[in-house]
Amino acid sequence: MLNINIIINDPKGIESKLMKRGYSLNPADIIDIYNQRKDLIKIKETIAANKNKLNDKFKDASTEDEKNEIKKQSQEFEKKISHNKSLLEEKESELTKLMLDIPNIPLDDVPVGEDDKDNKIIKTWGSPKRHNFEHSSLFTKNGLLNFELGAKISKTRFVVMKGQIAKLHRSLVSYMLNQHTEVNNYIEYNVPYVVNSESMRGTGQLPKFEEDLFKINDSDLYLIPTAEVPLTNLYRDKIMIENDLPVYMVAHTPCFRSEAGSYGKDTKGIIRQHQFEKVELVHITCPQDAEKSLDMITSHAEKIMEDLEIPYQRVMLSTGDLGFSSCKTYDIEAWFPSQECYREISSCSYFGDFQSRRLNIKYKNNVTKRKEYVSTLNGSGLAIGRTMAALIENHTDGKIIKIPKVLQPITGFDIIKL
RNA sequence: GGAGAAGUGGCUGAGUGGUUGAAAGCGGCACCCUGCUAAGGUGUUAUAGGGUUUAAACUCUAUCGAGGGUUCGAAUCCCUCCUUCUCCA
Repeated sequence: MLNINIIINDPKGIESKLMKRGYSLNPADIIDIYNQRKDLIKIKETIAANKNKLNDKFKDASTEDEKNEIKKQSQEFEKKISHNKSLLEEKESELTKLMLDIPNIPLDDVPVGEDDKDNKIIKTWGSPKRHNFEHSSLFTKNGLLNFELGAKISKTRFVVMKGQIAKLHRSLVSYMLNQHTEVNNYIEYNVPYVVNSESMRGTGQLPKFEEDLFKINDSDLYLIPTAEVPLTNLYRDKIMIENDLPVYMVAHTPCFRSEAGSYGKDTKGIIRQHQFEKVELVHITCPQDAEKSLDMITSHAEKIMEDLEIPYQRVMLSTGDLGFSSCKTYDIEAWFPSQECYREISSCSYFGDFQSRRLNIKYKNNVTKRKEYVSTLNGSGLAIGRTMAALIENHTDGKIIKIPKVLQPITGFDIIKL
């Protein structure tokens, strides 16, 4: 959620910044409701103050008549207060609704554009190969990756992995977790895969993107679309001291996405599944360290790609491609030889105080002595299924898949025969 | 599933109807003291939202798990819910 004061202080500026990402803000509406709300507050509080003053007189009242008079007046005040209170609540929920709908403001260095075609390539690594060995079709004979079974027991966009592929998948998880905890100093968490709506609101999935989530019937619970949700929400309603920061967390979880609106997209392979696994990195930092932190997260993710010897590029998302809560995002895209293109495998985002306002996470600033909102960031380090698909395609000759050196101690094998 | 107990500021923890927005301690911060460190001394230290102001100071309102209720007045009494703990099955 944005700080409403920045809209009030610079309505035109914010309007044009949000326009860059295709969101048309109507500052006049917001300011109007904000002022109506203020007027109601003034009225309500004046009456409340009068009532409080009246109550103080009760002790000094000596006669029954006086006391009764005070009782009568106080009840009158109370009626007016509760009337104004309900008017105020209405205005406030109206305002909150508008505010929750507004996406984060892109940083100035984010390239302006309409969609992913306008993303800016920051760096590339490795030498891309080309061939026609699409990862899923390599397994039609041996069935180690089985989409029919996934559809049979569940539905399309679910997959069953077996044998060496299941183990390769698990080894990737282990490798990534070990790397992040042992080399990059993250604290490992194991968290619930089902969270309540308050958590979803905190990180920005709700109220706007409910159709992307799997909701559990007759409950306030949802399947997590990413470990970002439970991890970041661990700190909801916390006030920290500056010395507690930064916080680096990592967790491996399955992720569930309804993929509403992506019909027909990426129907082949494990690129877009309703359920996939991911190792997620979350940072909570002081605002002044946050941009540095974004580079750190991104390079932690890139290092995994390099260890796995998968060619990749880093792009900065354009304003049109930026996620709702993010003010700056780097995507890491793996090279897919069969598609002859780079595909997203990690998304590393900086949220400023957008999430921490919703989540109410603050820290006590050592210099200003005030409690200020922390910055939150997260990045995939990495998406397991896509990484495995990229690994398979980049390390196969159509007959075998070579397992990268760093994984061999965990897999216990160095090739998979097809 | 049944029976109890509890949820208070960054933390621990007093507080059962009227200057209690809240004692005390810890922690934090500022200053003093000491050659340095440790120890000590003094002061300060909740959040949100209004008013006012260049700003600070000041002032008002709300907040003691959440939401309702009783009352002139609620952290304190009642109800519902949530959470935690203990005991029983």
